[in-house]
Amino acid sequence: MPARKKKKQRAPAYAVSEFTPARLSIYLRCLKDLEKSGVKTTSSRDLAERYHLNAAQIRKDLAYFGAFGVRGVGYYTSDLKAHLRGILGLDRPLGIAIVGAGNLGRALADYQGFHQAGFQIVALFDNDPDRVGRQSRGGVVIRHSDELPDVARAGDIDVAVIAVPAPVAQAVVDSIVATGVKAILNFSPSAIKVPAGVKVKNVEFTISLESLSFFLAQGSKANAAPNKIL
Amino acid sequence: MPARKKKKQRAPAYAVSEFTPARLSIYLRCLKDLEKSGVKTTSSRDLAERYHLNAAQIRKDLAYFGAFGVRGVGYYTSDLKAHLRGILGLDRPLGIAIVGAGNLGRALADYQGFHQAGFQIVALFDNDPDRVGRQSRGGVVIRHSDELPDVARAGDIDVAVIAVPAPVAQAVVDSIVATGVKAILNFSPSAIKVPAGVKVKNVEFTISLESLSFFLAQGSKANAAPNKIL
DNA sequence: TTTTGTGAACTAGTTCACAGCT
DNA sequence: AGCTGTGAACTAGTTCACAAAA
Repeated sequence: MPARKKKKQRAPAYAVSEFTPARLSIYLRCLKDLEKSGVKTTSSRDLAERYHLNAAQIRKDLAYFGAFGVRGVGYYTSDLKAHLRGILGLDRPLGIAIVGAGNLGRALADYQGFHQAGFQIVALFDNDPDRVGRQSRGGVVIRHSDELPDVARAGDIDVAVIAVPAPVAQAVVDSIVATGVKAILNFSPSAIKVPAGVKVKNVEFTISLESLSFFLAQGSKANAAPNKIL
Repeated sequence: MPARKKKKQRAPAYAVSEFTPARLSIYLRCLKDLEKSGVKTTSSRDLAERYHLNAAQIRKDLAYFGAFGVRGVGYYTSDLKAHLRGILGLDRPLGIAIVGAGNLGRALADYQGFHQAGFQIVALFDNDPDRVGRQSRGGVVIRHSDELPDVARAGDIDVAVIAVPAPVAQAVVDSIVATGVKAILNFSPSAIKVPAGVKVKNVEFTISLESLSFFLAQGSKANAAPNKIL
């Protein structure tokens, strides 16, 4: 056997780009907008021009999941929208639990954007006895964190939102993962670890702000780069 | 002149990756943590192991801004931290104005993470007369949006945070950009447009949630991909 | 003719691996 | 010996450009 020198045998790879799901979400938002405006038919070019996207990328992103267009015509707005909802798993109710009922947690519980996008706030948890039993401005009752496993095991929690202080975030995440929750939206400024099979999305205000500060500080030096949507 | 067929003459390009500023922010967070633990010296390998980063990437990211290490030794914690603060422009006070005093805007005004990271909330604006004059839970007074230009022109606003409903976001952004603000943190679910030279970072809860939903829906099919920090 | 869907070409970003310094 | 800083190799992601379909 000829010893090939560290030739790398590759796994099949993920094919779909890390950013594709986020872009699909944007496309869906665009289609909702078009539908509201009464536009029955669109095309990758039309979408690209209206919303400052790239036509080829739209087609590539969609191509991974199927062929939803009609050559020479484009896409039927409501048809493509339905496909995207399916791909994104939004064609069924999604339950969200928020852990941490501080300012941020309560604001998130009342945030209308979640409801508008079809997500349901299932519960708001905190371990501070002074908070338990009270409710958010919008009327979401704060329950004790001890109840989380019961709610989770009832299968009502699809996504757990972490809105606790950074020092306790990892412990909270560990207990949530133990109940079988597979998706976490983390608002705490800490790099949490989860086992394979659990997906985490970090929403990092501080990092975003510091990146902006960087661009202010560096000025035109490092950055004539265009703003990206993501 | 030999007609070269669409040979592309390239601009110098941006050299530093789009994600580098965000990673620098993470490195800074790590260094703060190390300093608090009394660790005087570290290395790219040490940082990578402790915080699950990539040693080569840390060195590459830093290399763009200078040579801050000592060969054979590594980096002096407080020294590298100071350099990063300088690169990120955090060695001076940064003023933040929040526009939109709904649940989210008020929660952001009270969010301790901003203060901890050295940002100063300069003002909280809203155009609803019922809100103007009242204050957030944490005591930040809500001022009328009409006052924004005065505050901005006084030079107190480095970053404007957009926490208004999507339909009015673009109009609000336009007026802010007109006052000379160069950095915007956008929490509204809308693709806002700004002129070149203005930097926007979008914080999209809905997109993050829908991406999580995607991974739940697709299951192991499309995604054995590891969780990224960013 | 128009616009999709897609291989091929290209660009950006990451990781390797090692020369060079301490 | 150990670790940085960096060109080179590699991988991922984007855009081009065109054959195929309606």
